[in-house]
Amino acid sequence: MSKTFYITTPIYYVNGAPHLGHAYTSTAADVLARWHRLAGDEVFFLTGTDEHGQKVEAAARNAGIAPQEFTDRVSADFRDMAQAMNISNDDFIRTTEPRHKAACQAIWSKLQENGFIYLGAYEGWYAVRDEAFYDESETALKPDGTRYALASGAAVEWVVEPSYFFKLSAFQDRLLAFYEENPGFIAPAAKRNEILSFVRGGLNDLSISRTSFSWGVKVPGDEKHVMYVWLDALVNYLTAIGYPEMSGPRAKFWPASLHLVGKEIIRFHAVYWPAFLMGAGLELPKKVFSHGWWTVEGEKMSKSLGNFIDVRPLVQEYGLDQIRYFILREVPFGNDGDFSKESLHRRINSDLANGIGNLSQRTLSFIGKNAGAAVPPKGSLTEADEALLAEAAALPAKLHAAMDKLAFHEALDEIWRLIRAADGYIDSQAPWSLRKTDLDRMNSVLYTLCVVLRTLGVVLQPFMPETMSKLLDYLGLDEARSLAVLDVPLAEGTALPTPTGLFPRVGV
RNA sequence: GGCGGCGUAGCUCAGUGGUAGAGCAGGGGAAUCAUAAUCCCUUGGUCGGAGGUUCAAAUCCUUCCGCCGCUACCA
Repeated sequence: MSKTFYITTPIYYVNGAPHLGHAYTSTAADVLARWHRLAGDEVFFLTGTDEHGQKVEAAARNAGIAPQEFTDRVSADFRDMAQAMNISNDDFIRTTEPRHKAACQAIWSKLQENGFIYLGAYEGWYAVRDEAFYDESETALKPDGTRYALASGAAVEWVVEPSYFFKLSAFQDRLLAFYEENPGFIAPAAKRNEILSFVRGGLNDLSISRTSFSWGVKVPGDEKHVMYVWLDALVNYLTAIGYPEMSGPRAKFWPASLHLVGKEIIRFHAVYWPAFLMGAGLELPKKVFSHGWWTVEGEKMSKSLGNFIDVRPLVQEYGLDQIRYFILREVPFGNDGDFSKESLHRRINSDLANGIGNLSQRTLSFIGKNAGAAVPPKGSLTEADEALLAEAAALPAKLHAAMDKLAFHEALDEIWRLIRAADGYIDSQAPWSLRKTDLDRMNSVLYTLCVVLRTLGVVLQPFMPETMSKLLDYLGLDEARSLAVLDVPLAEGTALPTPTGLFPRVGV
């Protein structure tokens, strides 16, 4: 009986174009999804786009097109990015879909029925020009006594707007108890501390509807209101598994195993979302993990600098798997990191071309030229062979441990230890000398190396699916390529194709 | 202002009481199967500063300096 694993990315807000940050979240989620599939789990991997709200409405107006047409375009661009990154999502949800609106309205009704929604008034400094509320700290007084928004300079006025509220304040104790009982719910630990201190500081009820714009999900029974975008957005995780129908084919995936999010939205996922779910009487997700941000060549990506990186040209220039590898290897997951050409080149050349690429090429081309282009006979193994094979056999367990805590960089580091060990092994065994003195021994060495390469190829598939598929082809493996195949003896005598380099070096 | 995190080799980081580590980068050597890739050896650190606890501190405590995050509030 296989375990289920439900992983999500945030749904991306279609206010702007997809960039490195989105690709990062999606790639990390993809690696986990692929890893769990490899381990035999039943995986449901969800991503999508968040398409409602005032900003989208305004962006569409600026573009001179209807909001739906606007979101169709941008959503398609996100899908294109996912495809370019080889993201293996099982569904792509859009909040403008009927299934999602139905789910939002259903959970709203449930929360209302349970007594957690009431009608009140949202008050604040409102800038008509910006169509936005500002906190008083974000505003200042002009000499003539009028108040304006610091960010935009637009005049603001005190506005009272009717709004529905969610009784978030009622959940403080329940949330704290939940965090206490589930210490792994928020990760990394630093983020957990922040959330704990935020919740301990007291929770205000949350305004969850607006009447100032209409591009959103209508509040059931009061269509002047549309739902606050975050309630709308978070519910997508339920929509996709069929909510409110909890007996469909995907219902078994609830509660979600992991919500992967950027650090800027951890609070929504670690506070508001659990509270909504508690209010609706639903189970809470197992874990929310907040990852860091990328700077580019040392500078923060920002609208003012206009330096958002689109990964698609990078994939064109360097290769897909090279980019996937880099973003997961370069930075401890959870930390911020810097994306620079220099470090990208170093990773590609040192780790990929000189590492796994060279190891496979020197082994496979040697077999092609000197061992009949087939998996050599195993023969009898020496201590050195057994030692290397033992190291390979120990790898999956180490990787499970690292992947369970989302330590991609650690997982890759473990894999590279084996690569270095294998390179050392070749040098010490010197099959090029054995070729002249002891063919049986040479074959055993090459066989051992094939087994190690199979291990490497299999466990690296989640990170670099295209290239590792190529490597496993070179090893003559059939379509059975999950972790389980590592327990099956490698078939001797399988004919092997002529290999080519997996990762070309890049210029410095 | 409150809470929290970080500061260890040129770079990125691991190491939470018992002789300072890894990868990359640098230097030397070996090998020649391989994308001149690989292997071995090696240079390099007063573990941010000061003080304290301890037989013993990168690790615990105090304080100072620097960087960062969350949060509150005020003129």
